[in-house]
Amino acid sequence: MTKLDALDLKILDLLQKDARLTNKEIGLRVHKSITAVYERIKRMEDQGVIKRYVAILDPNQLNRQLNAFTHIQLKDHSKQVLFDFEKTVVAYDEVMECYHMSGSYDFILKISVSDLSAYHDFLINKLFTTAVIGHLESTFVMREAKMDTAFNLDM
Amino acid sequence: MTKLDALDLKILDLLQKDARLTNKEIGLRVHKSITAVYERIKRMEDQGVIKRYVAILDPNQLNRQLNAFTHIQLKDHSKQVLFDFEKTVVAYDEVMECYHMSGSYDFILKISVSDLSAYHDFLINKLFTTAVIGHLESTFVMREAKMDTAFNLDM
DNA sequence: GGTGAAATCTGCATTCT
DNA sequence: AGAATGCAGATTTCACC
Repeated sequence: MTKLDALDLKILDLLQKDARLTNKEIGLRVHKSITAVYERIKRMEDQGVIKRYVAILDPNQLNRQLNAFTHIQLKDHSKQVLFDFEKTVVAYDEVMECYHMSGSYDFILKISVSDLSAYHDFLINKLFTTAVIGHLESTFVMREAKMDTAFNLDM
Repeated sequence: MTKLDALDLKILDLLQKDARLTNKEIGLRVHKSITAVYERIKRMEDQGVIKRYVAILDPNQLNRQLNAFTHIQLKDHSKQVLFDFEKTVVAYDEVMECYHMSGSYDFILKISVSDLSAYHDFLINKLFTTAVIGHLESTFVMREAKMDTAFNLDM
């Protein structure tokens, strides 16, 4: 695993903002040849620094305009219960993110659905059927002020 | 704004999992010509259904291995205070996501830093300088069980 | 809305430095 | 390690169904 230099970081910075940039275009911006850019990107893909390339879609045009954060405390914390709960919830389409947390609740889920009624259905038909939930608190996103996948790669 | 049909959804589904698929490859999978695929993607980019293409990087190789969710209650809720707070925090590099919430706290921030010491610095030097914070609670991600940007486009 | 072919541009392997 | 070359293959436009 080679260390990343300033040029690598600059290339990553461009790609995490726009994955459709061609090597030629990147080369122009970092003042390197196409080949140099190509080889560095290839190396970083192989290293796993670049995990994948994805298209970001507009939730509003795909009927996913309601986002909720669901905070969950389990009834008990045996390894098996934690494992099973995690395995079950990550399989649900509505669950975009699932984190096992330190602190006063065990899990934070980010849920993406069409409306409150769909969220209700999700709770009743999916989450509550796991039966290991001790406490649950739902809060809803009124406004998404920032939602970024790109890190600042301070250069 | 044209409505999306089943073919559009299928193409979106492929692209939100792998933005590097060629039109040829997509065409093979949806049984359409390269041009048909090309035109539909172009239309959906213009419509804003496809917002952008990004590279997803590995936080662990970029010194962002600690994620926290910071729950914030403001001291007061005048329009100006809310607006200023939002404007300030979204500008911070450590803040990957910022949501204005309904319920018992006003904002949830997803913070991404290198370690606890960096999180401490972020609180002291950045968040607490806004001076409008009433209550703040930090919880830390111990395990990221799921982190997906792709919606299920049930077809 | 769809197709197929032509033109142009990129990706990627090879070779040279 | 990066630059130059060249071919294969991709994107994009266009004429037509």
